[in-house]
Amino acid sequence: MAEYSRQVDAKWQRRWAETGLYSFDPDRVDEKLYCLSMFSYPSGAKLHIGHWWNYGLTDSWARMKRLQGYEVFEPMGFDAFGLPAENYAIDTGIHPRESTMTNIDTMRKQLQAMGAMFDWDYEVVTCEPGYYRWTQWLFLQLYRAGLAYRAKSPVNWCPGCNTVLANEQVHDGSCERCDAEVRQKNMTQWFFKITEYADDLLGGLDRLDWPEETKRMQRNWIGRSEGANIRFPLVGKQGEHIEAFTTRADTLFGATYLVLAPEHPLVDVLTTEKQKEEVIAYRDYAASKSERERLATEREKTGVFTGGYAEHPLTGEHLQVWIADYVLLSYGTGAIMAVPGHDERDFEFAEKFDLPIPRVIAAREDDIDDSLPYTGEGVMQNSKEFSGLTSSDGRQEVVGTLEEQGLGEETISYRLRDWLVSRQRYWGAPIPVVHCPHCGVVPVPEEQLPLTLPDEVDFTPEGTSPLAQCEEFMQTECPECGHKARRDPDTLDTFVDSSWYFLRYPDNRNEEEPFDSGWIDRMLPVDQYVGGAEHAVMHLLYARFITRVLFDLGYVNFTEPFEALVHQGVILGPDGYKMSKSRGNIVSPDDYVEEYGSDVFRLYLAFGFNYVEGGAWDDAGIQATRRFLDRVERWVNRLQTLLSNRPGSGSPQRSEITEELEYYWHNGIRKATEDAEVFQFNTAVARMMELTNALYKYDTEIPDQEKDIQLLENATRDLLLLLAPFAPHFAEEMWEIFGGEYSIFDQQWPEHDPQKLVQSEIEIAVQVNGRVRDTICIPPDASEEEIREIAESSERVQKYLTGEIKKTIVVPGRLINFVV
RNA sequence: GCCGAGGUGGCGGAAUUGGCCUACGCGUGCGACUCAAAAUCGCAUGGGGCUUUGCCCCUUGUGGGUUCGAAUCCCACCCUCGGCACCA
Repeated sequence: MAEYSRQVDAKWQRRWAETGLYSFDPDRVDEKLYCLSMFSYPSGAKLHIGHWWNYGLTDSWARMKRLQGYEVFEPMGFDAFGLPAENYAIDTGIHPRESTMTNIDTMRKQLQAMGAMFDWDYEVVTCEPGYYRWTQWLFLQLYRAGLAYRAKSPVNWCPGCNTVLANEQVHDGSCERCDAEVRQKNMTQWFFKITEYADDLLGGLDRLDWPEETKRMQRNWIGRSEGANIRFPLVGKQGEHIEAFTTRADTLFGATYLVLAPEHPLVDVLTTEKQKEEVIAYRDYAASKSERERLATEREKTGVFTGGYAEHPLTGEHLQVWIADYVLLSYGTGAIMAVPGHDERDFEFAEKFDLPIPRVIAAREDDIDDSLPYTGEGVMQNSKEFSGLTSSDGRQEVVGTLEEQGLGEETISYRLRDWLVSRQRYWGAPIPVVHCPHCGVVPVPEEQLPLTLPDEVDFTPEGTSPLAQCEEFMQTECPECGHKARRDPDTLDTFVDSSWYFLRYPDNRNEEEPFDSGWIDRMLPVDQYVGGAEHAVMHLLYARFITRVLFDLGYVNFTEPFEALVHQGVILGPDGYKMSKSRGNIVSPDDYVEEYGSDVFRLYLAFGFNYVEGGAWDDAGIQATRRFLDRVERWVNRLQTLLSNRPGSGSPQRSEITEELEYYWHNGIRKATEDAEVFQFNTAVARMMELTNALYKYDTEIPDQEKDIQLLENATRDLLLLLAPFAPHFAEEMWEIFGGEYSIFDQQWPEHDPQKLVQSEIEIAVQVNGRVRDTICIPPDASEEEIREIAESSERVQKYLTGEIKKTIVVPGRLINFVV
């Protein structure tokens, strides 16, 4: 009986390794297909279901591509720097390098046991000097190109631990370790100028074969908006002005006050002696709020008057200048003109603080409710000579007038901010610059890379980046003037590591350069990228940005790194919630793999869920796939018996059952191929089950001497090929029993015969007023007239055909609908 | 709060994108095989009702709308999930 087991996995994994079956052949680069799963972060020691879900099924897709003739490049590696290893070290004293490397060893073994086609010769580990050397190189390229700069920026500061906190270490405004209230503190940080690429990144999206919702998220994240910067001269401060960005210059005459972000530099200039105390207190209050809190629109508005005034650029009116935390320094100019009549937040604010709320826009059509605040477009009023203009004309006219007077101009603003890449942490790639008292910031010469991360470092939080305490690391000489200088104590965001790893895979051993451009241009872009939707914006945007920079610098000849993208869903716990230790609903793959073998587990993941949506784990389902593989195995053995007892002279009889089998055979090939192509693995497997059922049915219903053994052999052969990507070890084993030549993965993917899908009769529904009343069988080529006749003659239909037929709708191959 | 996705039988999930709701599988029931059970093979199976060879009504989170026809499109609401720039 059932033979497939863990031992079969081991047998074929050994054979594959011995024969180098999955080694990428560079000579066939013209047929290459670069199939990439997002590499894994070695935080836990073991693979979880999510890994199997991502890697196992992407491997199935890649195996199909191999069978279709592609030279598949399927590498794997580890995103090995990052916060969890450092936190673990703080708690346990185990060095991040040690814990990370141990985890990687375990995970690599487990990934091998999965039986995927990963070619480990191309492995990449981001925390190894051989890799981060080139991450540092990348930093230097951006620096030279003027795309890396230093600026002050607020960070989460825990006064208790004396350290910078990640957002996830802040709970309800307090530090997760010591409970102290977290403050926003300005620190000098390195940035990459991703905003310079905002329009390119936006434009590049259109062409990509990515999920529309992901593109939409990226577009929203970039948040391009066209508008104007308008200058409001400060009253009594000659030459100084507030610059405010607005998309609604047509509402300028409705601006009754201005609001600055509390951190805005002009606040000090504007604040009067009388208001000083209040302003300082409010700034302090704002520093305790996170950005997300500040942006919550439902929160009650807060703010204080600075005591200062600015002039309206067109009326000369004096406008109060306030500060409020709903205005962010990081967006636009950090200042807004408040138009309470036509903006929800300004309206709320003005009501609360009793500021005037004039109307300057009226709806154009009467039936629209334009009670204030009216945020729609319309016709300008109470706007001097601009009154009567439409919003869109008005915007142009107003900005034009301002421009003539030097008080404003058209501007495009982005929600996207520059990428903050420095981290005050140990476990990352050191930033390769030197701070020299004479020369300032000096890049480390490329030939001195890698700038190695020292091992002997005390990484418990001490108020600075851990590396700052390591004199051995910090002390250096200026590469330019040779005087004593200090190194930069910060490390790079791990997103920098992962924003170019796909470029390193194909040339991972290169010690001269990050990659050979000529080679990489042939290997990339990635043909299919698969990874979680949680990376829809940040990782995927950063990787696109870096690729474009390298394109502009002449290192690669493509602008987009990932041609096609699929997000796998999430497998939830049996209770329908996300698996987590705290919920205690974690399902570990190990026990299942041990009991059933890798293929049963992989096949269940393929069959039991929608790949893009994921779903709750269900124990019962895995039995079903076990049973299915057993059923296939019994059939393969049964076929061997039939073959050895092949009746000498008996000639095969054609029948309905034969036609049915042929239909399921070829329909199975067609649909399984189409569905697997677009990652619809569950329906692909369903078609294989149907083919298996049809083989059983044929076997039970047709007497042995009348069986078409050739037909059975061909259909079975194709079934095994279809199944191979999803149950690779099992399929090799069956292929061997079947008498096929090693390896099944060197065979050709089957093709369907359209002839076999033509049916002599098709069934369509007959509706009356849109309700199904009967079904009829018609020849596939029947004319509308014929269909109508057959349908009308049905007794069941006639019952409902009372009165005159007003209309008849025929959907070919589907239904006919009478409207009475 | 903002951006994005989702909600279909007892269960996992299908549905050619506006055209027979529930493919395939699980579970359940019945039958065959068996001394018996398991395994296996086959058949049936959305819910309710009736005058039960058959017929009628209802059904895709909730409520409304558009249409000959809606799981699919529109409006409002409820719930779940992903992201929100220092988790990766």
